[in-house]
Order: sequence, then C-alpha cells, then structure tokens
Amino acid sequence: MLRFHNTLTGQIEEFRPLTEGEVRLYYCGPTVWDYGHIGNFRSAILTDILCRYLRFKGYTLTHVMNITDVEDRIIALSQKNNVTIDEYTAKYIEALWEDFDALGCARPDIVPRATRHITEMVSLIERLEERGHAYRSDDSIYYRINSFPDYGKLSKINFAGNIAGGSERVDTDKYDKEDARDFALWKGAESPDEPAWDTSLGRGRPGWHIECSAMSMKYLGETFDIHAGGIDLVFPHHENEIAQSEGATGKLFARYWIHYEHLKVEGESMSKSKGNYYTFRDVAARGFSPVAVRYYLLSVPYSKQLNFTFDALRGAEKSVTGLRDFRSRLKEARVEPGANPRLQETAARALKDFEAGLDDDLNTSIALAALHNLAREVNTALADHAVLEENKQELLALLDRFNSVLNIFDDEQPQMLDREIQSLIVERQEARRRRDFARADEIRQQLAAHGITLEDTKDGVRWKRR
RNA sequence: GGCGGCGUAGCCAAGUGGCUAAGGCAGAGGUCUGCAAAACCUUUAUUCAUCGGUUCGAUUCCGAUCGCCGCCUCCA
Repeated sequence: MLRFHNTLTGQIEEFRPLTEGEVRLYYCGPTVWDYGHIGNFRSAILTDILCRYLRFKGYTLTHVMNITDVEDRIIALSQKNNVTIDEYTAKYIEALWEDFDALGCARPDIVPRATRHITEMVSLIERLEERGHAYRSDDSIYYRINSFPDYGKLSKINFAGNIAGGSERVDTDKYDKEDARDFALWKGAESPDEPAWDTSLGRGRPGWHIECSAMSMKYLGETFDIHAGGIDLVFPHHENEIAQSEGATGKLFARYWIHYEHLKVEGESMSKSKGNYYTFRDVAARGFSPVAVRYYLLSVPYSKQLNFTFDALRGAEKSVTGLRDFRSRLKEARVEPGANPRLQETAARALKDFEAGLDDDLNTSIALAALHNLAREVNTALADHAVLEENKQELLALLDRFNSVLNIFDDEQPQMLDREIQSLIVERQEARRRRDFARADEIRQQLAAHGITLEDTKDGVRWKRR
C-alpha cells in the first residue's frame, strides 16, 4: 500500500488514483534558460523514481512534464544574445535531454512547451474572466485573489500576519492591481521587440502560473492524481495554479501534491556567489559517473534535505561499482542445478523490504539498504557455492525488478575484445599455469595500458574495461 | 516580522516512546591469493546539538537555547 505526504492535507495518506489502476501525474519541469544544476536534477531523478515505482506497482501512468520556454530571464538573455527565444532555448532543451539520458531519467510521456500552448492559456484566461476571477489593468490581465476563498489552502500562508509582519517584499504599486497578492495571467506587450502573441486577449504573453494550469489540464483532465515539484514552488506557483484551475472549473485540481526538499551543498544553500553552485555537467567534468550522481541524489528520501558533498559522492561511486560488480558476478557464476530454500527466503525478504521502504513515503534509503543487504548475503552464498540455478535466475530477475525502479545498473553491452587483447589474456593464464609470474605481471601491465583491468577468480579471470 | 524543516559515528545518512540506533563510504584486524584485485568475516555511536520537563522509560513527546536550511521575490 503506497502512502506519501500530501502537501494539500499536510498528512501522510494512502494513494488511490481517481481511476483504478491509472495514474495521471504532472511534474513542474525546468525553465530552460541555462544548464540544469544538481538540485534540478535531484527533482528530476526523484520524479523518475516516483514514476518508475508507480509502474512497478502495476499502475499505468501518464507522466507530463512541462518546459517553460518563455519568461523574463529567457527574454532578457535572448535579447542580449540577439536571437529569438526559440533559438536561445533550443540549446538548453537539447542539453536537458542529454542530461536526462545520462542520469537514467526516462523521458516523460508528454512534454508540452509553453510557447506551443498559448491558445489553451488564452481560453483558460477567458474562462476566468467570465467567472469573475480576472480583471484587466492597462494591457495586462490579473487574477483576483479575493474571488477565490480557498486561496492559501496549499501553502497555508497566513497573509494577514504576513503583511502585518512588515515584509518589505510586498509588491509596490508599480502595477495597477486591486490587491498586492494578485498575479499576472497575461502580460500585455510593452515594446515591439519583446516576444509576444497576437490573441483575442490582445498582444502579449502568458504569466508563468497559467502555463502549468493550461497544460496540465489539457493532457490530464481538469482533475488529476499527482502534481509534483520542488518545495519552493508551493508558493506562489502551485497555490496560483490551484486558484486558476479550480477557479475556472469549480472542480478539485490535483488530488495529491508532492514536494521535494532541496539539496544543500557542503551544509549551505547552493548559490553562485558562494561558489558552491554546480550543474550536472560541472560534476561530470570532475570525473564522476552519471550513475553515481543518480545513486547519490536518490539515496536520501525526497522529503529530506540532502547535503551534497564530494566526499559522499565518491562514496556513492564506490557503492554503485560494488552493486554492479555484484550483479555481473552473479550473472557469470557457474552454478549447479536446483534451488536453495535459504536463498529463496533471502530474495523474498529483500523484495518485501524494498517495497515496504518505497511504500512508506518513497523512502529510497530503506530500498537501497534492502539491496545492499541482498548483495552481501548473495555474495557470501556465491563464495560458498550455495547459489543454485533456480536461485540465480530468481535473483537476477529480482535485481531487474529493483532496477526497473532505481535504474542504477548500467545495461552491460556485450563488449568485444580485440583479438590481440584476447590472446594476451590467454597467454597470461598460461604463464600463471607455468608459474611464470614475472611474465604474468608484465602482461597485466600491458593490458592496463589498454584500459583493461583483471580480476582473478577461482574459475579463471574476469576483465573489465575502464 | 509570519510560517515550515533540520542538527544521529571521520563523511553521506535511515529510523523509533522500551527489542542488537538501518545502509553506504572511509578506517582497523582477519580469511582467500604467487603478488594483487574483488569478495567475505570481525570491528568502529552505552549514544542521537545543548539544557530542562513529561513518563516506569525519550534519540523519538513538550519547552528553552545555539547552529543550519527553506518559503513569504516568476529558483527544483
């Protein structure tokens, strides 16, 4: 039974989709103004885990992730570079998919781009106008917060106390709004050279929040199951989405809201000024493998902040290598026919622990501990030749199931060895048999120069290419 | 000022009102091995930021203090 924390109710709840067996999920995706940083990818990876686990549990899933490809920073940067916003964002969208692939994140089923859904946003804004939730001021259109009594139900913000508290961040009267909290649905074009669309609302561009309301409802319906995103989006973004969507439809918008905690870097918030701001590419450039980065970023449950350190990432690299070696050792093991009941129990317990962990608010730490415990027990059994054919097949199938969620075992492509290298390995084996260890070591060094490392086993030799 | 989260071994960390405080990395000793590598075994927190309180019993609940993080700004 899958349970997780729902921001809307503030409680851990059992998950039941609207339609039996089917889940519709929306993840607030990236704004493509720059390369994604490791915090962005923690969110992407956690969403990937969530999606994979829902499928593991047997649900069919529709996963929508938006791409915000028009907003102030993008406009400013594209103008600075003298290119259109589409030209500007193309590079970062391409980079996004490269990073997704490297980090083992499955592509979402549907990836709507804001600039391709202006029509849907315009009609949603028109619905809001008809219902009295929107008003015009100059050439822009704003959402009237006072018309939506539920405003604040997600973030539970106490606006009265907030304003009384003397926050200096309250909007000024720069815009002619009825209420400081009102936000822009549509921004009228101010100058001819800024990106704008000619629509029935006039010439302009959509506000950020309306994008997600329009695109999520287009692809998932007016009420859908899960809306996920970073914790910082709770207010105002998601609160505003609720106001827009529920204001327009009169129906509940998303049923479960899942928010990912941020990561810290070396105990501090990540920021460019502190010099601890890393994109995934920065980390990869230091020689860390993408799969280790994935493992590390998912090793702490989403509901907890993760403190990113390079020491811990080095540890993750070792862990992942150990698990991968474990699987290939099992795969290559020569075993006797039959089944060892003790290992059948081991496998059953591992699956139970793994699932119990993820069922409990997606506790990935528990799931990984189950995997490590399994690896240790099976490694011991392998050394004792206690693994039999049926165990081997069952355990390999179990690892595949785990990996369908975690995706941390590289797909081992059959690596072909050069004929020359192959014969060197054979020659070394012969040298060892003759107990000519000097020659054997010499050959080992030659192979190392080719990036081949050797591991002697009872049955022969295993090689790995770096 | 309002609201929320966190502080567990050298590092990353899970967790719970009372059974042996998960797991990984690093460290130490050992088995195996021609040497290695890998793997395995043993070992590493009488203690969970500090100080009080509730309780038969608290790391877990309450309060205070110190430190860190987040939201209240179109940042995942």
